[in-house]
Amino acid sequence: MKSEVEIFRDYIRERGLRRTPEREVILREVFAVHEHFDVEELYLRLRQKGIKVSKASIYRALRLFLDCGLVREVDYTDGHWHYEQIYGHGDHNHLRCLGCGEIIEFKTPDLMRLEEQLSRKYGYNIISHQWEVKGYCRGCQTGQTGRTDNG
Amino acid sequence: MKSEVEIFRDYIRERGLRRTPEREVILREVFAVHEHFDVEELYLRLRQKGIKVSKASIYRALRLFLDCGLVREVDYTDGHWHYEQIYGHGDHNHLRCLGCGEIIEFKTPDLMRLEEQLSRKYGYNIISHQWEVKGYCRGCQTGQTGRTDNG
DNA sequence: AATCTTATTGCAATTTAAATTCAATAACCG
DNA sequence: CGGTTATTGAATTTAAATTGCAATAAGATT
Repeated sequence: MKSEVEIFRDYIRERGLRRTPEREVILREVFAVHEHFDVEELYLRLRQKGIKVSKASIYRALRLFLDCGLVREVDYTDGHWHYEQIYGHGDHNHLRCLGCGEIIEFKTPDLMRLEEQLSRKYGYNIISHQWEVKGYCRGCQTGQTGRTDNG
Repeated sequence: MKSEVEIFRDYIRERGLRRTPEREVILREVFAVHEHFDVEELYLRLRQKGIKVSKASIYRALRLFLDCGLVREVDYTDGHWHYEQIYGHGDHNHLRCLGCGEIIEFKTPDLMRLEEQLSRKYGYNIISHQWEVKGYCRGCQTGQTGRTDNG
């Protein structure tokens, strides 16, 4: 299996773009840990390692990573986007605690079956999905009552 | 069944907030059509009716509508939030065409069962969910290949 | 290796959504 | 009706993300 860097280099080449140390160092940092991140965090992580790249380059690189499918936008919270690297990790969704912010990744093969039904019913060629479930973890269930009808 | 205005008035009262014509006129406009909307659209719809409320009031009112569960954030696209009113409509999710932007609402009772499993497995009290499926509608399937692993 | 073309970088400036400040207003209370 | 204080609207501020531009450097050509 190709590494994320190889995937990216292929993408760069076939697009006629240029392979730069900035892009690759950002990509490596994105894949250094499998955690959700935002631009600020990524920028600081790089700085702490003594690597100097501008935020503009991070924003620009992220667009490429999104485009070639190495990264996806997870959610827009706290006024900015959060991302995660998704290459080499199986398809998964997120369970998020509204109290402490904990994020649990879970896998649901059943979802694929529902998607196939959707695809057939509406004639859609399905490219991606994102199922986000919010609630309160055991520790944060203080006086919370049952789920609402709404989603 | 209570109307959305009644729901909102109850919420206002129990929070010790004040019932203002601005808030109610915004709420009525939100519920005037069951379409997704953004702040700009809502603002213009009100203006076109000769109703003058500031955007600041719209932003502030929306936070209240979100808080009392009459409205939810649908997605953050084109650099800003899109909302929908959800009171009185059954639980549903969205199928979005990446080509033309069409949005199909679909219902999946099966999802509830999966959520109950999640709830049990992780000890979560689940409050809300959002399942967004993206793809290409029949009309926009031009050279699109099958689904990716990601997303 | 030297040169050329042009994509990329970093900084600063810009853009835009959303939040906030504050004086004037008006909702709700007794 | 009069007092308290939440709310409004306009202007200002904040912050994320994008963009303009001069300097740089990647990759192709020789």
